[in-house]
Amino acid sequence: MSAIKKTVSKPKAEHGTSLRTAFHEIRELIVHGRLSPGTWIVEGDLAARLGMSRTPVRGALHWLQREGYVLEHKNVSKSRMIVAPLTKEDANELYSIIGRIEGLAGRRTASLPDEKRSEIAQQLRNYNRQLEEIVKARPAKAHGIFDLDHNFHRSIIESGAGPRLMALHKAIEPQTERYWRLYASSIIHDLHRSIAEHEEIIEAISAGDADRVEKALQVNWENGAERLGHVIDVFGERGSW
Amino acid sequence: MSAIKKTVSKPKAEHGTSLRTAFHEIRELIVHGRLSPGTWIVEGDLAARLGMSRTPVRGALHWLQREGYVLEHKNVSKSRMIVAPLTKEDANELYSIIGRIEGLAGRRTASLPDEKRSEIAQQLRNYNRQLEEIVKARPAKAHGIFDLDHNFHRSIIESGAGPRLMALHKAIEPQTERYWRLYASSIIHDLHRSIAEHEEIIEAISAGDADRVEKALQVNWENGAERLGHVIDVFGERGSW
DNA sequence: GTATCCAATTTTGTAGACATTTTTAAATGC
DNA sequence: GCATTTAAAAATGTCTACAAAATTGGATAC
Repeated sequence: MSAIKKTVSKPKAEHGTSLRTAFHEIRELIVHGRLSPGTWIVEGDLAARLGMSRTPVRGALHWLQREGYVLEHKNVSKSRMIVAPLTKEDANELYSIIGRIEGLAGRRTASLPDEKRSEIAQQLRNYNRQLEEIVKARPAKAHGIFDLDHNFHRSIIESGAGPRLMALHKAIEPQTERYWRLYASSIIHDLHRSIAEHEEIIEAISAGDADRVEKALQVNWENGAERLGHVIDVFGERGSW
Repeated sequence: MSAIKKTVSKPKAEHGTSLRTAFHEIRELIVHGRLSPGTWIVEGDLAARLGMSRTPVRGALHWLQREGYVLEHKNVSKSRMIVAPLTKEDANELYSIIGRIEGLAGRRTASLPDEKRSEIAQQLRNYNRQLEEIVKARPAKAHGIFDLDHNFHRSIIESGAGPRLMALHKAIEPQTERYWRLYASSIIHDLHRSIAEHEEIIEAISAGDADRVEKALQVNWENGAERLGHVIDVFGERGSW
């Protein structure tokens, strides 16, 4: 109980931004591969790298674990964390899960009133048309594709899914970006197929046929996994690089 | 008890147990309704209640959020958390999601070699038989039912799902317990229907028909949601009690 | 009586310290 | 040279302190 309680200066970012920052930064590091799949994660290192204390880093890691970017070996607590590896099997599982989730959402989208449905269909057609243009314009540049495809699917979710399904999709779907970034240039080659599958989705929505929409979405993701698997076979799994 | 406790006050549980404890305790509080749906959660209160600091409580809340027991208003960080409410709509969404997830796992279970499949089928039949016995023996006591049903479904998942799907199921399925506990006594009445649906699942697995297994599991959950919805209609949503 | 602004309280976010466990490396014995 | 034990280092789990927000309640003006 000294008289002088020297307040060690706290640089202080802006309060309430560190966790957010940590989450996004670390996620970025993982998605862009600067943190290789399989790497051991050390809280302290990341904290130093991001210029903050371990507290928000730890929180961010929990979040990233929740989203599947980071894995632990044991269960709750005792976290010995690693960057989630990218494997063909995981891609298969990931894609089929998303297929079901979106299928479920699409089912409800298909049950909306006609007016809403045609509105959405138009929106989707718009995205798909832009994708087509990219395909036509060779050399196709990869950058916009991911976002367009992302938007296409997000539109369906947002119109059909309830809060729980939406949250689930929001947590899982972004993980495809890691695979996308790794194999993008090779995937573009098959883009026209995905576009064709999108057409079927759009038509099914227009028709208001729930079963057909669900099936079409599942197929789109299932085929996407297949296409991706093919590329992985050729280039090998990127456990680290 | 010691005479000279020069320690600077570090009660110290056992190191590495607090987070686990907090997670389970809080989850228990929520599942048993001692933390009512919709209640505002205050880290400090819980910490005091559990006799630990806010740090592990905060971590546990992140986990519980991941599992869906707790909701936030904003996104990452800025957690203003509440206990997730129990509504008919949420139950519907929850159940249909689980139906898809299990369906996906069941699909792969159905693709296992004959030997494995009949092994699993036997295990499932065993669980289902125990459920039947409970139905017959009136008054049916609620306690064992949830666990049996739980085991039934878990067997399917564990035999068919990959790590990702397994983790997802493990995170989502336990949430049904909240609805179960709320409306258990009323659900028991319809138990025989669920048992019949289980038979279909078992047969489909025995036959190795992936589509049929997937469908049967979806139907089981879909119908479960319907049965639950009926009860909720009668007794009202328990936003708090 | 109502609305608005300001102060006090509560609650969350972050940092840093410390304890314990795990890992790594070295040293010793055989 | 290999294995085992032991000491040092690193990493994680938890606690406490403090700062920044957010909320609440009251006082004042109209």
